[in-house]
Amino acid sequence: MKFEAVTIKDIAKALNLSTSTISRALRGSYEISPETKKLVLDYAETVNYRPNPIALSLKEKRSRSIGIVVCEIANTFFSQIINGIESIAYNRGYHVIITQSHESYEREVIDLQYLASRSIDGLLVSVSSETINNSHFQALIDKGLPIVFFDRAAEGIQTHKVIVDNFQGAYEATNHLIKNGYRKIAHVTHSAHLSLAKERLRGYKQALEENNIAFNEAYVKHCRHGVMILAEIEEGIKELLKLKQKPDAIIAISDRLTTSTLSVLKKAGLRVPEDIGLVGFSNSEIVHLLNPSLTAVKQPAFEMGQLATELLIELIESKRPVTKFETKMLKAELVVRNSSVRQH
Amino acid sequence: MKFEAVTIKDIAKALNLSTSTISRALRGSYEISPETKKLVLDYAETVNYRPNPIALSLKEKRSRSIGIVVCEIANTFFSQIINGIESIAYNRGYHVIITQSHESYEREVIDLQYLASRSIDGLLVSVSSETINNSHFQALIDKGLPIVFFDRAAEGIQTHKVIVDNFQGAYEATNHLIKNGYRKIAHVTHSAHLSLAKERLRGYKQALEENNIAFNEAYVKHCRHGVMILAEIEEGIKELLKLKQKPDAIIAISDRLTTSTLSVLKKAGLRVPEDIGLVGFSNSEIVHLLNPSLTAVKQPAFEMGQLATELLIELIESKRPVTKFETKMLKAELVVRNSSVRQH
DNA sequence: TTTATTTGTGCAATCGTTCCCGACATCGTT
DNA sequence: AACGATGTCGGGAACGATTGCACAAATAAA
Repeated sequence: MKFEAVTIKDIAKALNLSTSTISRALRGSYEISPETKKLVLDYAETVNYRPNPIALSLKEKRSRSIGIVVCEIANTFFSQIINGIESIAYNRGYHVIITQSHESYEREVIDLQYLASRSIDGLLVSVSSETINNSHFQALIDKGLPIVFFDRAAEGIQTHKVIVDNFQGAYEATNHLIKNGYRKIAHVTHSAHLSLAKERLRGYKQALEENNIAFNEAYVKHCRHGVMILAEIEEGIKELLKLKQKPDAIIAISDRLTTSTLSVLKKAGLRVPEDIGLVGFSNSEIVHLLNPSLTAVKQPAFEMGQLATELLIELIESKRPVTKFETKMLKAELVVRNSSVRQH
Repeated sequence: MKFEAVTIKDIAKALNLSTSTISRALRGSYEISPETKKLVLDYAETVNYRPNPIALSLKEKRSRSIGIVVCEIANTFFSQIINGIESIAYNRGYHVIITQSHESYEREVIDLQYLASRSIDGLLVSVSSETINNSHFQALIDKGLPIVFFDRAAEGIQTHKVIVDNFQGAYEATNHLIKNGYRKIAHVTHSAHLSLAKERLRGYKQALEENNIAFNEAYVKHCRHGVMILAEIEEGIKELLKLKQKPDAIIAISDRLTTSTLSVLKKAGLRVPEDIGLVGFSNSEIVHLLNPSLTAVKQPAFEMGQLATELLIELIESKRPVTKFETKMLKAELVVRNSSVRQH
């Protein structure tokens, strides 16, 4: 089965005109007589003519679409970002092609290659947690494809980036735990080479230091396979709980790590926040309904998507090559609920 | 900035061959000598040649991409479905373009038009809750564009549909509440013309009837603007609670309705399940962490996406027009937790 | 009336790829 | 030696749309 659409040729044949005339009439060119114009426009209307975007893309070397590479869609945080992206892209006449890396470097490279070959006009990327080498991004940029990173930015690549103030978020979260009497605070995080993870670790350390609490390497758990494997998280938490100096609180660095941690703690029979405090990062809209309700850093996901898209479209539509890039840093908000506050 | 890719012409020029020869060599045609073939292949490799999918689409009148129309991405249920869609599409060499209707009929029509004009090969649709008229779908099908509906199917349209056994899900949920001693069970649902809503209402009624409980129209609350407006849900629940015969349990019909309902109940100071029982439909992965943990019908979202995509690709790739369509019905699973079980 | 200008329209190239032909060389067969 | 068969390759049209240029007709100016 083929889907046959009306083309400019069909109209030309039907009206006994040339395709050029039709094309010009449709775009309202001044050099077409009003009568002809009306004739064409009316006919196009009745047959419900739509220009073929594929043909246009081929000719104009732009597809008015932008590609997204994200680790997974089925995650509140990222789907909110995508929502933000879509809201801007839609208004500016762009469409959006989403691909998922599933936290795999290999898949990320494939996605990138596909999108690049598809003559998308630009790329919005949040790098996979497995990615160490960034040359695949650089290669694309060198070829002139605009890329904007969001949330997880690739280090050492010169382009626009929109990130959350990761340092601040982790700093505030840790500080909050300390203020609430917790001292032995563990840090459950991603793989160490994610700049996001580095920053959050830095915020955590800074808060400890300012409160004269010694940093303890054993309290940091990296979940290398990033969030995709529940068992890994479970293992990490269990190791923490087996420590002689058992932590009295945990700060978890992402959506999935947070809920998984809570899940494991409850399964282990620990009461939160009495036995152990918990602060997470989460954009879920139901964390206030959890038991206990979750103290969490909420990131401006929607806004981040919007901002990244605006920057990207700016890059795409700029006449001359852009050489000055900026890194926008959005503030995250710590929402205090029950999981981190011991009742006295 | 333009992104310049290597074309078949560039190769032809560099190797002093014609484009036809290059094209054939690349596709491994038998009429090209092994030496030439190797020459071309090697060169293509070094310059990292990728065929331009846009040009291919134009020529072959297919784009190897499928369009999705869904009410929103930022919803666990739908993002799980999309995940399922993507997993199949990816393996079959298709790519996916996602659009959101935001539960708006108007936006749905626009999305459809855009996707159709983009020479996508087929469409995967879950209709918006606002949609009453289905002629826009029929028009596309009549033109030969394959459509498969998932979750929310348009009534009266002859095509493949993949849905959940909505009757069964609601029936079991209601039955479960009755078995646990609840009698005055309210039903919080979508707009009435969604076939999904009709079926779930039917399941609810059936369970009541089999248990000799009279159906009470006042217990059914339609949230017409579908889920997008929290205030509407809040209003509905409040009306229920003002009734003389106040319901002692609620069954909520979708993800967002369920969590919103729980939220409103808690805000109203009602204890769940002691004061009022609650069963919902939800695919969130953290409902077991809620307070109370939520009894919910979990739908096979991922599988639904997979199945719908397989059916669609089958339609797309079938040589002759398909006239026999099927409606696959997947079983949903009621997971009993605390929100519906009174402690004695 | 002749020339210049304007107005309306068509031709053909272009984008990257495929594929139907046709061209030609090298065989083997009669 | 003449022919067809086969193997290799190139020319060019086609997909749908845009656009510079050419050109005809109509009008205005000389």
